[in-house]
Order: sequence, then C-alpha cells, then structure tokens
Amino acid sequence: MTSRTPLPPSPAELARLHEDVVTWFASAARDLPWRRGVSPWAVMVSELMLQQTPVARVMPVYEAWMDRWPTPAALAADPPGEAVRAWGRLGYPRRALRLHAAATAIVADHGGQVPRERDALLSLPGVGDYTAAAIISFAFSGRAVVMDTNIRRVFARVVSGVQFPATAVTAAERELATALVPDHVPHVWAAATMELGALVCTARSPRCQECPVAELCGWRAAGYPAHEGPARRGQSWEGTDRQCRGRLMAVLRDAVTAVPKASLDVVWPDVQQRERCLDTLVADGLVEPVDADSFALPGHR
DNA sequence: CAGACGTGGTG
DNA sequence: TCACCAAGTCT
Repeated sequence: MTSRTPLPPSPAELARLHEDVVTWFASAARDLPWRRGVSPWAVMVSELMLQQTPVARVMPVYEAWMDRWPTPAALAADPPGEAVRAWGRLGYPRRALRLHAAATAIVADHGGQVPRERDALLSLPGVGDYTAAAIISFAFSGRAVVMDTNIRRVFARVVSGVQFPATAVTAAERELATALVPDHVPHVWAAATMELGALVCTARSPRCQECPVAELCGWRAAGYPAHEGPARRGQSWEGTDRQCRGRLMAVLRDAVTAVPKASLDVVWPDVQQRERCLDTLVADGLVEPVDADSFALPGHR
C-alpha cells in the first residue's frame, strides 16, 4: 500500500465530472466507422482489431473486413486462413484466428447473433474482461464497467492523483471504476472517458490545457508528481521469436498458394529458432503443413 | 501473475 | 535516434 487509496468523489463532484466529460465528448468525439450505429458484429470486429493496435492502422483493415464479412456467418463460412490473411499487418495474428473462432461459436451457439450477456461474451475466443464490457457498452448501449488503458489512466490521474495506474488492475481500482459509472447513459460515459484518454489525457504528453476536467484533476492538484513504482517492462524485439514468427507469417500471408519450405528458410538465418517458431505457429493454428515440404495458412485448398 | 504475443508511429 | 506506446487476452 505505497499509494494512497483514492476516496470516491462526493456526489456533487461526481455529477460535475460526468457532465463535463460527456459535454466535452459531444463536441470532441472522433467520427470513427464503428461509432456510426453499426451492428454488434461490427463493434466486436473493431474491438478485437483495436486490442493493442492504434486506430489509424485499424481503420482500412476494418472497412475491408466488414465489406467482405458483414456477419459472423459470412466469416465462419470461410477458412480461418482467409481471416489471418485479411488481418494483414495489424499484428498479433492470433486475434484473427480468435475472431474467426468466435464467429463460428456465435453461429453454432447464438443463432448467428452476437450475444449481449457478459458470460456468453466472455466464453468467446478473444473476448476478455475489457472487450466484453466494450461490446455490452458500445454495441448494446448497456451498463458495464469498461476499463481499458485510456480509462484507467484518466481515473488514475483525475481521481487518484497519480500519473499512471498500477500494472495490473487492483480490486480498489475496479471498485472505483464501478462507483463512477453513472445511472444515466453509462455507455456514453465509457466512450467519453476512453476518448478523453485517447485525445487529451495521453500517456506521453497530456494536453492539460484542453482538458475539460483540469479543475477537478487530482494529479494536477498534486503538482503532477512522477510515477512511483516499477517502470513498465519494455518489449524486446530484435532477434526474438516474435520477430521471427512475424517474418514467417508475412511470407505465408503474401503467398496465394502453399509455400515451399525454402521460401521460409530465407527470411530467418538461425535454423534452430526458425524451426521452433514454425512449430509454434503450427501449434497455434496459424500455419498448416500442406505436405512434407510446404506450408500454408490454415484451411487453404 | 509475469511473460508471450506483432507492428509501426512518434515524442 | 530509439525507447515507449497503442480500445488486451491467454497461460
């Protein structure tokens, strides 16, 4: 307990917070394709794509995806490898596989409609605590405690008075977020706080001059103290399995037909590591051996 | 629960 | 330039 436990704001402060954030959102919200009253499936697709991936990079892939697979049934009818191919360079291609598996489950277990119950959503591949809440909130205008990296940062600063939230969500943090969800249009609150974190209360250089709740901000009131505690673990990259897997997947993605193993061999010099990565890709279901000497994306014909 | 898992833009 | 960061999930 090195950091002080934040006291929930008074009812008056809470009302002010809600009003100021929601009012700001009404004029500042970006016109994103998945915010235009689209289907729950479209919201779900956007959420999977946005996991750890910036909006700008998601946009074109999302549009092409929805044109091609406007329903879960449409996606489920195609082989998973096509989903992986269409995922392009969004990164974390297992998400494409999970989205395909989720579509299949939605067809099999939910009549082809994205379910609206939290438990049903959580049982779908690729849907965790955040994404389930986001779908409930953004697709169904329901009440949910949405906690993504943006919202967590906004609450950490405004309410708790610290620069960054803890690495993992704490019980106290969840209680706070729950207490902050308003009775009226809770889904707008979720979208508005997320947008505030994305556009104003950013990680690197927050635009406090433009912040609608600067006057209420605990971090500002405290004089912007620097983050205490362990720095975030940097993600290593050069020479990692992740880089190797990425290289292999790029070859498979860009090939129309099965790829001879020799074509994979040339993209990574370390034989041991290359073989290991190819094995894990196959184990993950991202790659399928076609015969003794060639590979392809899963489900290819 | 810490670590694996892609990719590319940017302060 | 080069770490850091981006609407997380799974094990």
